[in-house]
Amino acid sequence: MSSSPQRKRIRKSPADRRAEIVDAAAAIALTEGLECITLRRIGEQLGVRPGLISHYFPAVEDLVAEAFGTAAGAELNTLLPADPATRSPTDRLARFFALATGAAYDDISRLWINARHLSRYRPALRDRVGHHEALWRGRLEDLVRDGVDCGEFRTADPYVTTIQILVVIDGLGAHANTEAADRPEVITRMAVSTAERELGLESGTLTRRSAALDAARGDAPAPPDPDGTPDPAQAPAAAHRVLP
Amino acid sequence: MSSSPQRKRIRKSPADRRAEIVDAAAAIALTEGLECITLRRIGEQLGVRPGLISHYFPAVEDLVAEAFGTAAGAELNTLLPADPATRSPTDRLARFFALATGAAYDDISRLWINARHLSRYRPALRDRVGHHEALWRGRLEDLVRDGVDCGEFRTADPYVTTIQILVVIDGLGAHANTEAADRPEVITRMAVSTAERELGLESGTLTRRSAALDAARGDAPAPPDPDGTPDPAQAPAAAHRVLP
DNA sequence: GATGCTATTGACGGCGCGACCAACGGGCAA
DNA sequence: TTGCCCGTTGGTCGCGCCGTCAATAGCATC
Repeated sequence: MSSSPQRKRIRKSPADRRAEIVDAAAAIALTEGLECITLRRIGEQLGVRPGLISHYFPAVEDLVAEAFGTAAGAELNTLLPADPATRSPTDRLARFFALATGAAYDDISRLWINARHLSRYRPALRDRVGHHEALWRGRLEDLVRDGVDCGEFRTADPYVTTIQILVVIDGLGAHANTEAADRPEVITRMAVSTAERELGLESGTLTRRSAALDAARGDAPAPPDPDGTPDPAQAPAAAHRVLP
Repeated sequence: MSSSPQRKRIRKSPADRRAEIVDAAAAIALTEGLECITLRRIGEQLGVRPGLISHYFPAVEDLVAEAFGTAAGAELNTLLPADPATRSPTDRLARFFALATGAAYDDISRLWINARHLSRYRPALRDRVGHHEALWRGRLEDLVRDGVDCGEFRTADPYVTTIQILVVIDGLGAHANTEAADRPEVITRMAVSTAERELGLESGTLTRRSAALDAARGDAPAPPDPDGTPDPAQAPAAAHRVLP
């Protein structure tokens, strides 16, 4: 019902259209993978001819990078809002782990794996990935420093601790495409445990806090609901070029 | 000098030819990526027509899976020889970390990222990746158990400890395509530190042991020297299809 | 040296992709 | 209402890929 085969052409402002394109691409990146960001695929999604996408992004690679940035940025803002709100660092960190652990985070893990691999062949994407790695690191490090400043956390080197946490998260996410679950609880909790250990928190602090937050939740900025595109179809169509 | 434009065709036994194809594919997987395993690319490498590759592997995906398996298997045998030889578990583990850390291991990290991502679209590869994850896990777990049995290591749950180590290694390797180095020493050592902590070893044990082994080295099964293909060219040619 | 099996060739069809461009026609400004 | 700018179309290249198949020619065997 969304689009009749022959729709009257709709003219939008460049800014709107561009945003629409990037959003659609980000949604596809998240659900189907960065390789599926294709002139034809995005055009179909928006009920628009492929050439139009080409018009806004003369080089598809730039759209891919942009889409990754949008998706990763949105997730980061969900997990670690730049605006600290009125919560304690411990609460914020607990919330972070609650959201960054479990199957709900799998799409994001997949996206990161996807992007880190594709970076091998796409310089523009590689830059964007590097940029967002720095963003995530910075945001988490700020949180750690806040916690240290107000006495909730204890660590000699917030920077190192931050990276340690991120390394474990990356390591846990590496299998998002291969092993679904069936991992011991201890492993699933590994990121939290690392944080608690390195921040001088009593074991269980972050998890208990997280459970409490779960109960009280409802004010969260909204979980993962990027855009339309309801179709998490797993088997797309065709090609993956190494160089465009 | 390797192949004149019009070579006399050479007829080999199916077994030999097949092995040759898989080896070439494995080498390309390691240096250029699994997406570069292409009928044409492999054929060119071997001075043979693409159709021949197709003859031995009617579905390219199977060759890709096979190539990954060969490369990953060879590396595993280098890092954790199935034949325990005459070394103590501590020595073997130290050697493992010495080889699995640093830039020399980057190609392998890249391969794993590559495979884990591509698994999303290629069932045959996904199976193979799962299989090799189990292999690596099993091999390392055996080593841990050996160490526990002979009193060198202490851990309540060898299985969990094994996975913890592997998670950290995966997390460290995740950036092989994006950030070259410039990581604090503490981070680079994170896998070793995790092992030492979880195995009840004094900090520095594995590194010192590794340095000693470095000095005495020369009998090692050979570092990373998989096959011919000397060309680590970074910018291949063209496409990557999602589904073949 | 002749014969036959089969490893190997060469050529083709079909696909999806990105890039390009001249022509069209919405919808805002005059 | 009219005119015109520019967002949008539709079609067309050329590319690299896989999969298929009859024809060719090594080479072992007799």
